[in-house]
Amino acid sequence: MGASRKKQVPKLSLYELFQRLYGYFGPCHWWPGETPFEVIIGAILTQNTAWKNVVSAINNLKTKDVLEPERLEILSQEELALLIRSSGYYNQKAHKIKSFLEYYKTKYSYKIGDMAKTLLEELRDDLLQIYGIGEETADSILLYALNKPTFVVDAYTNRILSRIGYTTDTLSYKKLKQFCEESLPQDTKLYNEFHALFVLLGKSICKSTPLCIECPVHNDCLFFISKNKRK
DNA sequence: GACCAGGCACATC
DNA sequence: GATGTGCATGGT
Repeated sequence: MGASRKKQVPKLSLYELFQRLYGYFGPCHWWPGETPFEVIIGAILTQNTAWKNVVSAINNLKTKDVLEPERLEILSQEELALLIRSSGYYNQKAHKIKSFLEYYKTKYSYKIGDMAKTLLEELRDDLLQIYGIGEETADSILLYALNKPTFVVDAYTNRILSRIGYTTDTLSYKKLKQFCEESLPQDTKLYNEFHALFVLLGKSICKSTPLCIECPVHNDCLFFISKNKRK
């Protein structure tokens, strides 16, 4: 009795948390994609799917030499679905990619530079109107394909921040995004690295264990007792 | 065989 | 605005 762990309260501001994580892990070099268009396709394919399965689907598209809007346009939705089968939900995702292509062609004639010139808020509203593009996918496209300063929230962000004690796990996407953006300077590079770090953390140490046991956030955590870079 | 992974649309309350 | 369900593969 009496030895129960106190509820952890974050000792660091969110920005300090970022600095710690970044200092420890270093840059993540996200998004793993060679072109903005590849990033967009990857953002759709990775919905509720392990990234490894997405890589397989993207490699398939590359092997068939169709990872360009003009090439994908020629494929039927059924043909496309077969090529991205390994990413799961392939019928839905083929539909989603086709829907994005229609928008991309109609509004921007497949010109990424023109799309990138559009203001963040207008572009975000547009993307959310497209079938299959929800808030996280829209923000991923905006941040990682178009370098717009919008914070990407996902299941890892929610899990990690609530476990550390910054938020509760019942926050909606909108609220969680708002919390992050209000706590941080509006900076594309920072948003880019922070989201990548959340995913890295989520995959590595807090999948099933309470994050407070070994997270790098609290000064007394073994994991982060030294401020040395990871070897 | 169960469970999970870098969600989303749609129906319903 | 919140909650439940279908979508589907591949790794653990």
